Amino acid sequence: MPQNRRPVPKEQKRKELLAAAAELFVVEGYDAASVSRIARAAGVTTNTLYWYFRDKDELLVAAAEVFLRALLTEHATKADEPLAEQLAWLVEQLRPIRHLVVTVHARIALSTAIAEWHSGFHETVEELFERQLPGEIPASARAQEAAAATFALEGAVIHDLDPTTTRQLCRSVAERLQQATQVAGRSVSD
Amino acid sequence: MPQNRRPVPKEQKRKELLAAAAELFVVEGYDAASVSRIARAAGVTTNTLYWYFRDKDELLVAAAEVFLRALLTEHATKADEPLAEQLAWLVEQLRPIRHLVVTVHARIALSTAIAEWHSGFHETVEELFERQLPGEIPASARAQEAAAATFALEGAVIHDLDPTTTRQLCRSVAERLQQATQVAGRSVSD
DNA sequence: ACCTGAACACCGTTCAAGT
DNA sequence: ACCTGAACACCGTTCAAGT
Repeated sequence: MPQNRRPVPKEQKRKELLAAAAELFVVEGYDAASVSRIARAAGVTTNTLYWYFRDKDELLVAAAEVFLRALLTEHATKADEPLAEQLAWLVEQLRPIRHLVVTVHARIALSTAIAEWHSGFHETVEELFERQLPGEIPASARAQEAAAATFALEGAVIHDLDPTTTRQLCRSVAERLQQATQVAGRSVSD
Repeated sequence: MPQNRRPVPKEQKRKELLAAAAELFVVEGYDAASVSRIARAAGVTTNTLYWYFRDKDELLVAAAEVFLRALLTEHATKADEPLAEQLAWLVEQLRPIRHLVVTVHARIALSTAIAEWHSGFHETVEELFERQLPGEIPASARAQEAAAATFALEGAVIHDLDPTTTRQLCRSVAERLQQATQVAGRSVSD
């Protein structure tokens, strides 16, 4: 129905299309949410989407970015809670979009846009974890500790672990991050 | 060229088709390896594949199973090496088929065959890890330790971590598994 | 600048027909 | 029992044409 005269400014319309895509990506998954379905949900023709987005992967990147920004913003308000609680909260937030998490990994090889966003994502998250580490740890061990924590959480999200095991996992990841000094030192020196 | 008379017994032909599929899955990835390409590579028509396999996902499951069996068999010969070495070896073996690992996760929601194989896979792997744990650990903590180890390795495979970080990660996972008693006890009791 | 209808080359899967 | 040619309903993407 929205003819040509663009009753709506460009950026806002882009956001509307993106919202429709994000919604469908989450509830149906990337593959099932075809471009034509997304377009229909947004009230436009299929190829209109290609005016606002280069391809379907750019739509996925944009959706992932929106979720990530929202997550980080809300997480900032919880910075003074115990680390284990923060982690459990993160897992809980990511669980409903595990479809997206897993699809991003699957498409790294197929789309450079996805690949780039994904490495940016890991930089962000690991930096966040490294901030929790005590100061005097060698750089390589820091990277390993942050990676291990990230993988543990990603695993908990992807495999949807039951709640009690998730809590235990988060507690032990948190403990590990905050006490990494001795263990890391031991691992490196022997 | 292989007409009708079936010069080849059923099970063997199935294996040949599977081999062609597995090869293409690994080198091109699941999506890029279309059913028609697989068929051509195996020297048959597209729909012949559907005589031997229910659908493309069953092909993926069969390929994954072949890789897993081979991996476990070869791993059995390394049972007396240090655990950290075993883990690093596992990661190294899985790295070339990370495409498959990630695709299996992505397709859990789309195929019950994949979903079932995947949970069997985790049972196998986690059982393998639980055997490394000292005896007197509560069941729930055992599950969490095994899951954490699995996720760490899966993460290392999927994100292809650089070799030195991988080694460090494997060492600390191994250490963690073998010393889990105190930590698990502490995590549970506080 | 924005949007469309129609087409393109593919995809996984099925079916009726052959031997 | 095994295999095929031809079709089906889709897919993501593009393009010439409209305003």
